[in-house]
Amino acid sequence: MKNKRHSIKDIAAALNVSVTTVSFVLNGKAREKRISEEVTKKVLEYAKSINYKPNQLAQSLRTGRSKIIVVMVEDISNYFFSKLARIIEDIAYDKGYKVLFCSNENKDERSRELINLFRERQVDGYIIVPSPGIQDDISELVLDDIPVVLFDRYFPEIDTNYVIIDNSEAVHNASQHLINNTYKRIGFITIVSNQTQMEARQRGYRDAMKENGLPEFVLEVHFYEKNTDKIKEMIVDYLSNNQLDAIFFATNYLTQLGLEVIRESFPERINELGIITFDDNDLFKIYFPPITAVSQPLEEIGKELMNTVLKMLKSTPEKPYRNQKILPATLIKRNSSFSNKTT
Amino acid sequence: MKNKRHSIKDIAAALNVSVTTVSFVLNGKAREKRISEEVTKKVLEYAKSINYKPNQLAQSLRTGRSKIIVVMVEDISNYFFSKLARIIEDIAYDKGYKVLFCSNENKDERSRELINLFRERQVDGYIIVPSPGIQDDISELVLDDIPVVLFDRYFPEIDTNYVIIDNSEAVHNASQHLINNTYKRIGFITIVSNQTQMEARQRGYRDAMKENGLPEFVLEVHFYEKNTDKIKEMIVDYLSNNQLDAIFFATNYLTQLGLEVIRESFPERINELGIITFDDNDLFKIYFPPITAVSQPLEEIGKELMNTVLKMLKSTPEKPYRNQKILPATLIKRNSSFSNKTT
DNA sequence: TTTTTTAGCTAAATCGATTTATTTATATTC
DNA sequence: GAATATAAATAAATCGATTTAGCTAAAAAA
Repeated sequence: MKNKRHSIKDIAAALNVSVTTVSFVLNGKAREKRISEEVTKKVLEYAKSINYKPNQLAQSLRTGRSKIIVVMVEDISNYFFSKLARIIEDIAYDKGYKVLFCSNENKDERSRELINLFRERQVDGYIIVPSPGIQDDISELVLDDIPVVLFDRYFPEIDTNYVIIDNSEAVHNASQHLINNTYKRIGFITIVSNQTQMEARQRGYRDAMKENGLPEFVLEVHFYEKNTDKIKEMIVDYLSNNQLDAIFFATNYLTQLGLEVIRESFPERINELGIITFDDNDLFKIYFPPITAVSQPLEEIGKELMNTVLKMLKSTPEKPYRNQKILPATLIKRNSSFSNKTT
Repeated sequence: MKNKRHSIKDIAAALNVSVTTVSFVLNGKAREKRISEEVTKKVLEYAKSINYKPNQLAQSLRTGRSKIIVVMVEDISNYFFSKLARIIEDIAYDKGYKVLFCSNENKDERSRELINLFRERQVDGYIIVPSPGIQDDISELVLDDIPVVLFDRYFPEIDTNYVIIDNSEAVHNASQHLINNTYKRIGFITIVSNQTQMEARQRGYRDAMKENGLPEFVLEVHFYEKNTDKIKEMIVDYLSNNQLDAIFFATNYLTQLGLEVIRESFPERINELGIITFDDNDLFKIYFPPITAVSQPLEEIGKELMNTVLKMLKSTPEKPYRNQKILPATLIKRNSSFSNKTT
């Protein structure tokens, strides 16, 4: 029962009309192009009966539109990104778009390769978590009137659309929460980075400490890909040398490593330490002690991103759609059942 | 600096040769098609100088090959699938293929929509975690000589390639591990399902109990999408009514719910209970108490899947490539620092 | 010298759509 | 009855590649 694919030509041949007529009818232009009711009906019925589906490649080649949107994140296996991917995927399919996900590993080379790859496929729009050095590539897309929305971080120097959260505000609030709960020696573990989101988070922490006259303890680690041992060592040293009563992890993979370190080297401190992590994870709510987390509004971010891309697709170069959105994050407070304090 | 895209025609015009010649040269057929060294060099150099990239749509339309492989999983935001996605993505890009990820939510309707969608785009191959009722759709792909590899589960009734793990063996071993550690009343929480992988897991558990003359306590819950509260209630009842000293979770989202339940309703039992989960998660190793997990060999599965698809792509309908691989899972034993027993 | 080979290149068909420009027949207006 | 308008449909160009079949001129074989 090998049902080979039907083309518009097959329909035309079967009904003894021209491909032009078939195309007009199938694109809902029958009226406009004055195709008779009779022929219109005939074509529609026949197309339906053989379950005709247009070849999207041919269609895209001709129209220049592919109905595909690329979502390029740092790492699709990261909780934050994969959850968001699902949300974006759902919205996109609803609107008749398909989504291509890919990971750039925060490397410029990879980002560029991917962007080129997709340009060759005439992808309609891009949702990108940019690696540090691809400003020019992003600029180029913008210049070529290809819809791009950045998220998680952005380039202040170039005028692009983006959807981010108020990182410094979020960390500031969360730090204040720790302070309100009588923690006094609060550490901040982050990665070496000059990307907007990481700088903002650190700023939020430092400001909160200054305002409350508390000492600042910042540990900046290089994020050595696979070499997590090196990072763990640094965290061990850091925890040994400072008498911290609370720790703020600036990003979720650091939280993971940090918790591993605490578990392996300082199990006795786990219940005293106040811990806050940036980015929530379903498992944090079942962790002992539960981890308070700065949670990004995934649904909202996803909606805002898709909305922006779709509106950009509809806009013209003359009156481009502009949207630079900063969303608030929320602090999910979880109480430890062991500790007498609240994180 | 709007650099419009160059076509093969542009090259031909600029160098005063035919598009045919250009195409031959760019496809490395210069020698075979007896294009002179001189012309070959001229074309290659010019193509490079204008940074020519072929339009993949046109290419695919003509050749029928898209260099795209679809990976359809149940939920891309699930730890197991997203980790695997990354591995597959890396291998694919290495081999010059791109990967499209999508989630079918284990729903047949969605699976079908997605498969159709991709067939219209002439995708080269499919790696699929099939929802329960899409046997016929899979059969159709196979009949049409389109490479498909199933994984995680498969349809015993139809002859397809697949890569799975030995679920019953894995659960059997893990159960025996609990038994060896003197647990006697071991519960098994799973979902109502007649899919191969879930049946195999339950079989592994039941066999182990029988062999050791231990009682069986199986809880089968319906996986009501969003309504996790209902499942949690069932788990609460189950834990209240049976004097269990250990629990085996058959799948990782149940583990998550189960741990939530224990944390909320039976916090005092967390350290006595032996807990094993199917599917590991980075966070389980930092959980208190640490959770022993049946871990699927992600790297191997990913490699095997890609290998199979690639070999199928190279094979002909006359001598098709067959591969039905069953890989072993490993038990990652983690000791609790609280409990005197070992999970 | 004539015929056959071979080297080097290209015209044109093709993939499956969309879209512009044109044709043909009929109906309407002057 | 001739000129014009309209309805209904279509031929052909196009998107950007690949590929088959064929052409031309020079070299080799007869």
